[in-house]
This record gives sequence, C-alpha cells and structure tokens, in this order.
Amino acid sequence: MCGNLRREHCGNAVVLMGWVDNRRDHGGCVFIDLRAREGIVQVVFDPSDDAAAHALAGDLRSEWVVGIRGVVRSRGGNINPRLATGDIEIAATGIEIYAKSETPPFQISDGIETSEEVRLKYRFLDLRRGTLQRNLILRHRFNQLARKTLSDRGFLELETPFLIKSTPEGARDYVVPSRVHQGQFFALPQSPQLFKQLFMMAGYDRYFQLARCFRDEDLRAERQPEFTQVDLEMSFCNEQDVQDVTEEILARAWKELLNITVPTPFERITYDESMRRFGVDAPDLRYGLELIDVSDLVKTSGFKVFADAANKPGFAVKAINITGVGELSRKDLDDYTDFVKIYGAKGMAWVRIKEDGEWQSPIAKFLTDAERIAMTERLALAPGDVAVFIADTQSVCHASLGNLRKHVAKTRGLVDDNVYRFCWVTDFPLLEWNGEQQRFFAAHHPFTSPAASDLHKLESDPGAVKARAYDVALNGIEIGGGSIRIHDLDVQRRVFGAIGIGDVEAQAKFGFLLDALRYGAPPHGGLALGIDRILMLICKTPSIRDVIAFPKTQKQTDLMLDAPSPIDIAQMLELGLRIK
RNA sequence: GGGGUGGUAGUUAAGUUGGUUAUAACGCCGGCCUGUCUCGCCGGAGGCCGCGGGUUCAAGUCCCGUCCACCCCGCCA
Repeated sequence: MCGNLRREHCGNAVVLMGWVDNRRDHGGCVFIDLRAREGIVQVVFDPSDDAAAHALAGDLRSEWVVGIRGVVRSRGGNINPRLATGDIEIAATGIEIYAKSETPPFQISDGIETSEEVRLKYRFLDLRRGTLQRNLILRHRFNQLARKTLSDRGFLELETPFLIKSTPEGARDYVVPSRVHQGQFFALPQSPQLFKQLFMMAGYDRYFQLARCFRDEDLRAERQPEFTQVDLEMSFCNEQDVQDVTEEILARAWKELLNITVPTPFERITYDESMRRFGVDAPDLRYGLELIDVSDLVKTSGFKVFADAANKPGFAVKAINITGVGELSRKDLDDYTDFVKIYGAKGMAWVRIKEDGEWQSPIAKFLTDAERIAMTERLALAPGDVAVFIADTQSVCHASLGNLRKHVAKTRGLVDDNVYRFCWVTDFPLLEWNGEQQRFFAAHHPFTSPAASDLHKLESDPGAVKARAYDVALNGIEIGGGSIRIHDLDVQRRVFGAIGIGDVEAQAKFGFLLDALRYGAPPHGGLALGIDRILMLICKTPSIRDVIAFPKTQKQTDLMLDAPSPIDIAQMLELGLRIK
C-alpha cells in the first residue's frame, strides 16, 4: 500500500512492507524510500520519534525487505512533486528487517542502461523495476478485459492440450519424446487451430482461450518461440461477425488501458491493394510515401533496366516519391540503396527535382523528355522532391520499397506513435507458390475456406483463388489474423490436393479432422490476436521481451535458467534417445 | 545458414599511429552530516580488457578462430 497513501491518510497509524529503494542518511535523521508494487513512499527515521528505529535505519541498504511501523504525516512545505505520494511521509516508530540483500548487479530503477544480457540473467531483479511491472500489469488488464468481453458475448473459455501431433505445413514443431512409445514424439501446438474447429463441430458454438503457442523458428524483436494468443472461434458466422467481436476487444482495450477512443469499424483494405500501395500485407497508414507503379511508362524506354522489368511477366518498375522529409543528401540515398539490397534489390535509381523542374539523376540521360515528363506527373514530383525506383520482380519491388518506406518514415520523423491506425486486410490469396519446392503452400493455413466464387479455379488456376481470410494490422504490425474455415469434406480434400497432400497422406495426418467433417460440421470461423505484440504497442516498447515476464534470447536460450541444458544419460535411455 | 553492431571495474562507457601505473561516471565500502528525495562533503576498495591462438622487444589496441547479446535477411501454415 506504500504507493497509495495520500494527504487524506495523515494521522493514520500504518504498517508498511516493502523493499528499500534508496537511503539518504543525514546522520541526525535517515530517509528511506520504501518501494512496493503500487509505488514508493518516503519514510523518515527521526531519533526523537524512535531512537531504536533510527539506529537500525542507518544499517539499511538497497533492496532489503523491511516492515515499517509509523504514522502518516504531511510533509508541510517539503513536497516532492515527482512522487505520487510526495505530499506525505511516514514518521517511523518501528522497523523489522525481513531480509537483507547483496548489492544487486544493477540499480532497480526506470531508465537504466544495463545490457539485456545482464538483465535477463537476473530477470527476478529486472522484474522489480517499475517499467516491467507496469507492462505486466497492463498485460494482466488486457487479458482480463479480453476474457470479460468474450465471456459476456457468450464465448466459453475452453482448454486444449499441449501434447499433440506433429503435422506437415506451417512452422517447425517443438517436439516432446514419448517414453511409453519410444521413437515417437508429441508436438507442442503452433496454435490450437484444429481443436477449436473441433469444438465448433461438437456444438460449443463460441470458444475462446488465452492460448500459449509454440513455434521453433528463429527469433526477431517481435517474435518469441512461445507466445500467447487470444484465440477465438464461432459457428454460423461470417467475416463480419468475427471482425465485430475483435474490434470490440481492441477498442475496449485502447479505451480502458490508454484512454484512446478507436474509431470502429476499422478501415478495410484488400491484400492486393495493400501490396500495391504499401508493399507489405500489414500496412502502416500513418503516413504517405506510397508505392507507385510506373511500369507502363517505360515499356518502350531506351533504358534497358526499366524496359526489361516493365515487359517481363512478374516484374515491375515501382517508385516512391519521398517528399516532406527534409533535405536528402547523397549519403542518405547511398544508405537507402544499401538498405534495399537487404531485400534482394540489385540496385536503386533515384532522381532529385531541381528548382527549375529539371531531373538531377544518374539515369536522366537514359530517359526521353516524354518519359521524364510522364513520370514527373505520375509521381507528382515537385521541385525539391526525391523519388527512388526499383526495377525487379514484383515481390522484390514490394519488399524493398515497402520496407524502405517504413525505414524512411521512422528515421525521418514521419511516425507519430500516439496515433493508432487499425485496419483489416482482406481477400488474401488462398495459396502461395513456392519456387524452391515447386508447389503451392497454404498462405494462411490449409483449413481456410476459399472464396465461393473462386472455388472452380482451385484446380485450374490455384494461385488466383482468394481466401476468406483476414488480418488485423496496427501501424504496420500484424496483430491478429483469422478466417472462415472449410466445413465441407469435399472442399477440404480439394484444398489438400492443391497443396500436394493426397488422400492417403491427408487421412494419415489429418484423419481426425476429415472424420469430424463427415458427421455434420457447422460453418465456422475465428481469429487469433497476438497478445505480446498488442502489449508492445500498448506499452510503446520495441522489444517483445519487455512484455513477457521470462523471455528467451534470440538464440532461444533462457539466461536465468541456463536452459536448454543436457539431460542425464539415464533420462535419455528411458526415452530411447541417442545423441548423434 | 547469412549480413550488421557490440563485449574493458558490480553497471554504463572512454581508451590516439601498438609503448610507463588501463581512465571516468554511477554503484559499493568507511567517515561526517536533522529535511533530503539522483542528498551533500571527505577518504577508499574494486580489472583474466569475452575466450583461445598468432604477429611483435612490447597487444585492450594488429591478424586468425571461437563464444555470448542485440538488430536484420532467410525462416515464421
């Protein structure tokens, strides 16, 4: 209760428990800041209040755990405006020391610069810091309001198993060896996808779960090997029904946790339009710098790099007018050129429009007057503007310019992190071609329903089939996704067929699903929200580790536990395992 | 698997063309101090310069290898 005491408590006798945050020993009197979950309060040890307590107080050190008996009193004129409890202090009349502490490896305070390596090793100390405590408390509140919203809407919170079956497709599975069936393995769920569909087939109608998911893939700033989703599914629904309940959760979260009113319904953009305008499938709508296709303007150009790309199927010439970001130096442009190479671009052309409207550009001399005029018009280039061009495959154009767009916006101050632009991305393709394996893969997952109007193309033109899938994106980050599922056995077989899973394999890997589809499956659909990413945005932190109590490093280790670690030979023998 | 940044005291950093005893701040320890709140003042301790090799009269500094953390590409139905 340290942090909750206010002026109206003056005169109250209190007993407070907490940690010593700081000690200021003036010889005659000793001040300590006492810290507990709700905050900090100042305690004064004055020998004229209690000589014994004052004598003990001199020995106190940071992070000792103590109980203080005393009286709340006004600080008079000595108010500390930086503390919520700054009006008052505790005049101590007694103290009990519950535990001493060694000097911690870093200070327990906000704004420390200690390396994450040290913080992760001593995570139990890092978690004492106000920053992380506030993040985890926000996480608690988000989880509670998601539960409340869904429960009020008639969703049942149902649990699903962790020890399940490894299936093809999707991410790499974490596997668990079976002792009873040596040489065989369980897998940890990448998501409860099929279980929630089976709940619908079993008539539970509306399900949700705050589900832990496991994917054995390499990590990023916003990716952990185990993460948590608000997983939900409903029967007899369409896209709109799922999106409505999702918007209710998110709008309520932003209102209750950030006091921001989010307009609903969210904006909607198709996958094709998002790729065309933003180069990515989770657009950041807070700024312009959109991608513009100029392929048609350079089909007959004498500049071979452009003309070739403009005429080749699957290739394009795309550009961004980088305007409103201040002066761009030659070095900035060189940096951008290096940046796009990360995404496979072989080069980047640029133009700067001089005050007289002339092109200053390494490629100006390869283009005709007409071509330059047409592009100036298409890109709305004004004097002082810079445009950059990529001529490559569609996907390289999109990846390089889409990421450059984000990069420029971030480094050039175009991003306002108090603005939240939610949007739905719809009409995803059902399948994606994998050149390496020469086959189609499910873009979302193989249980996603194809659009009814495209069903006839499933065998003749699989790449053109749209899915009844939707993602919810916020400020350029995918925070959730879902779909209307297949509830028809024949359609499910055909989709498996399109991704190269024949009837025999389908029966072996997904027999339980196919069987369930034989016994009356209702139309159903759902979605999962990435809790960790949502909390990153709510907490305004760039690292997913700041919203997870005990996260793993980029190499999938736990520095506190020192895990993973070898197991006993006996343990391995029991499991029938041998290390290569 | 690949690219990049970093690793020096408990913590965060500085350390020049290779050259005397490896600096600073915070923290820590001791002393003084009755109104501080990043308390102040005086004094002090604290180093496998990530690890292993090599070059050199001499390596924190140069070379090779390796480990760890972070960011990114691939990967993430």
